[in-house]
Amino acid sequence: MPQLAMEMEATARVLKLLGDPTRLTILAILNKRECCVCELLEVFSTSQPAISQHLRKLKDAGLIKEERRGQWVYYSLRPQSEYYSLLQAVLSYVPDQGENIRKIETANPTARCGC
Amino acid sequence: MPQLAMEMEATARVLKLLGDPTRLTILAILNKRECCVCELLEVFSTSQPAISQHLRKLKDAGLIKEERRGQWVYYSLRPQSEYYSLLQAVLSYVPDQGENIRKIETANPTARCGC
DNA sequence: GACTTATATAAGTACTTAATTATATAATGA
DNA sequence: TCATTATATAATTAAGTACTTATATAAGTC
Repeated sequence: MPQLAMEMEATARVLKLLGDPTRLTILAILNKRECCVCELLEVFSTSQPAISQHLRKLKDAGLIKEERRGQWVYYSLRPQSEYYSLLQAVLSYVPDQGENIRKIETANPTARCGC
Repeated sequence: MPQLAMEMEATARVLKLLGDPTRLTILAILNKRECCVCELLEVFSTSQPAISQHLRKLKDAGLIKEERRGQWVYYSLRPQSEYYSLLQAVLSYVPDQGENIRKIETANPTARCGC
């Protein structure tokens, strides 16, 4: 298989990952701020395992990275990715995430109690 | 459902269409020149119905248009598409199609005989 | 009109995907 | 250590997808 065909397939693979509304929204949010899983959960009406599975796919593709901090695992974009600039280009066409960010910060799920 | 969520889903739907190597390559080729089905067929190692089905999906999404000329149906990008600029942005990250264009023009499938 | 070429559609199928529920692992704190 | 919270993984399942083969439609040619 010629090199170009391989690159085409790899590019298509990344675009297919972006072609899911949940993943695309996750990426758009992470482009504004890192988030842990329980923060992302505030945004979607789906289960925690579903979010974890989406995050795993994005991580396996090298688009995001994770960092554990105590009981939380924070996810953020990986600017080192070969596809970071493609990702940024695509995200510039995606609706603003202000509303979802606000939802996260209002719920503030990492600050249970603190009385 | 909020408007933004709908836009996000529509955008993801387009990206999912781009997330297939055959369709992505078709779009990259059509970005260089219009083609009929039998020309595209020269590029891929798949059946004619498979190509027609990909073209139909792209047409249903408004990304391409068709125009019959005699026995051939020519497909081309549809610059009026709401997603044309997203498409162009993505295509700028896709491998050059010079090789495939050359393959089409060498095979020249619309010029059977002509002796 | 019969034959050929180009393309589309239909039906069937193998594979993939994204969800769910159940459970495992990991960290925290009483 | 036990209970709780956060997250990941496993197993299952329903739905979606991209192909195949067979056939239909449409145009061109003799």
